[in-house]
Amino acid sequence: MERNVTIKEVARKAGVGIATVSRVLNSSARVDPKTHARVTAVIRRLGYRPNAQGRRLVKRAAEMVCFILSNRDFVNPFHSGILCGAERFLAQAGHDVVFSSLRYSSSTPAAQLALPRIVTHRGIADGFILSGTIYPNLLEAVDELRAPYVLFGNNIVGGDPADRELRASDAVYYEDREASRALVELLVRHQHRAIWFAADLRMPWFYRRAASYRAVMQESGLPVLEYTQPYQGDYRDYGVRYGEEAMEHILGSGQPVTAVFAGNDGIAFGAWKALQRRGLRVPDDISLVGFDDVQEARLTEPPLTTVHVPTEQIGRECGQLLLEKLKARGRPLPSRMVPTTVVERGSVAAPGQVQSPESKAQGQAS
Amino acid sequence: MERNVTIKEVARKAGVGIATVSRVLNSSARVDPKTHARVTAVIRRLGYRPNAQGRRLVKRAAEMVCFILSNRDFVNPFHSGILCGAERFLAQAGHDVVFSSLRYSSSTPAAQLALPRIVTHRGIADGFILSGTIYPNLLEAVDELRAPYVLFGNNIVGGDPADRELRASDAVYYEDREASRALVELLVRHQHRAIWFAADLRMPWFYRRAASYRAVMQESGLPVLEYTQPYQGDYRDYGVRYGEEAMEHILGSGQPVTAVFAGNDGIAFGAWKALQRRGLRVPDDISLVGFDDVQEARLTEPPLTTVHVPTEQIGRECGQLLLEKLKARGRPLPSRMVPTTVVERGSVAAPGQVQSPESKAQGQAS
DNA sequence: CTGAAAGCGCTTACAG
DNA sequence: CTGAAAGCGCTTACAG
Repeated sequence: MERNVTIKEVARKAGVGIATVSRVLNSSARVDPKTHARVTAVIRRLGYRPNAQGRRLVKRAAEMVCFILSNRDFVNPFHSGILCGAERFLAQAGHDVVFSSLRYSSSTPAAQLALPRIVTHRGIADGFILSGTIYPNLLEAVDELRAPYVLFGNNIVGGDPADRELRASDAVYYEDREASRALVELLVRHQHRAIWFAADLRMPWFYRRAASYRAVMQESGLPVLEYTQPYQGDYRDYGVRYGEEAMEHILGSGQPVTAVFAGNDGIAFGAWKALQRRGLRVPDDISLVGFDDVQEARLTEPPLTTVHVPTEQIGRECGQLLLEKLKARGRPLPSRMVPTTVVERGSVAAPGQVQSPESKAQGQAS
Repeated sequence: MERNVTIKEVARKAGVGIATVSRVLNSSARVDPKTHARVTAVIRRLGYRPNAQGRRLVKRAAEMVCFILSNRDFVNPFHSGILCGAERFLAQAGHDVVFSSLRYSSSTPAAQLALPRIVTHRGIADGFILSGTIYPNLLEAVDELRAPYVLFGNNIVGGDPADRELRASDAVYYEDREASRALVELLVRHQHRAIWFAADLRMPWFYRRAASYRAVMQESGLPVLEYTQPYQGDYRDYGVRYGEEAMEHILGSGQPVTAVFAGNDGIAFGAWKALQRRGLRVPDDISLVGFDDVQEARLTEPPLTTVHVPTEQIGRECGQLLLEKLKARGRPLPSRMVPTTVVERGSVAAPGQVQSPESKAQGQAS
């Protein structure tokens, strides 16, 4: 087994030319039904599998695109969601999609970055979607390639986050700032005055959320209260550890606190754990909001008020933009912004207000 | 931009033959340093990206393998773990790895299955790992291909699970039966006599767990108590809904119950939710064990006693087996079994025994 | 150390 | 409807 049956051999055994076999394979032209049957039979009998290399070489296209997740595990539910969305869209548009992961250090000079062949070489994939954590060196290396690609933009990291402008072209973003404003305004509307923000501001997505938080606090004449220590932990816990540290710090700071805006749901869960350890309840003692709306956000008791980020839709937009990019022959395409929505659940109440016992009876195992 | 710079053009501009450019590209033979520098400069200046098609055609190998996840989302943490393990191993062994998802119906005849080009065609990937839910029709279609592949075997579905033997070749399994025995024996050791099992037995992995459960119960002279309704829900909730239904049924059955062996952790979490809704506590009122050791199993209060399945290691073994398979030129290779371990946490106690208040103070948000 | 040439397995005008 | 031939972009003996 595993012999290399080629189109030539099929042609010989079927008593036809290789062109005819090719036509049968691609149903590209009318072939006499009898000939067709004969060729098909030989293909089956020989277990012939066409070599895509040959076709691709002639076609000058791989008819395949790649989704690249950099410095993140596939287990990350956020990026997995984007990935699924892109895959569905592109598959349904008739493209083979393939995923690849990429690990790199932000300090390696762009020229030294060891990128996988699927992006450095022509012909394996026609274009790619870049997702995950994207540092400037990666961006530079990828631009050097002059290959068609689009970006999931929210996770571009590096440089001063305050200066970071959204890329005007070839990127898909989800809306960050307005949703964060709405979240803080929700807290203010519930009479909270001692509202903390907790997240590592070196991450631009957290920075943008913090900026909205500060703006609302200042407009409302409230004090800015932040825990913004650099995050050392493993991203795999999605910030849970960070949230614990943050809450410990806040409770031990001697400053007032009635509500916490956690930079993402993981941080919120961590903060929640710290509260529980102290015997404090959400939202009775402290209100808590997160960001992302991961699956677990519905499972806590009470469920978490947070911002829903439609990851699948982000993926679809990435796929769509890439397809356009492939046709655009290198012309830059305008970036896109996917809207997000605040979803109010049970983790916010006015300070001092107590929840009805009924809603407490809900399940919360994991 | 995006012009197709070829090796020929580089050669011409550098005033050398294409063979020399190829040598520079692959550092395959000694090249005069001066020539080397000249060629490198031209490559950079032209932004030349080698076309992998050409190389692959000559090499008769893609130097790339594919991990295929069938009928599962990448968001599934279990399969993501396997995937990460395979990726790490293969990448470190110098192979490009790429992932592909595959959706199919178990009722489509094998011959009609629309498999992606990456498996049907030669030359895109040299071999693949098949994971996810695998029905007989897929297996048949894939065997037809006579392409080098290995299988993650635990999720092969279809036919009578009671008759299903583990594949003797080209598959990686994790240990199921002994771990399940140990789990039930643990419950028995804690003096439980009314021990239920809950899972859909059409899934062979659940069937194997149930078989071990029955064996231990019979050996111990205890009654077999099972909830085994077919599962209609979405696999994305990993069985949580099923667990709720199961627990409702059990509690409403009028039969005794002091412990439940849930087919997996998701089912355990669902059962737990149902218990909480009734105001019942784990393990004070009912002991609960799961299977898989998903991340959330550590986060419940108390954390869940379950069986740890080392998904990353399973992935590594799959990668390793595939590499051997590639060398084996079609010869079948013996299957492998990855060991699992029962991890005792806090969700089991003797019937009626109450937990210390201290362990209750642990966090459980999320 | 280097180049001309053959050949990898296809597709596609072109001619019949 | 069909076949012989050119050519896609590489690598690799072979000869120098």
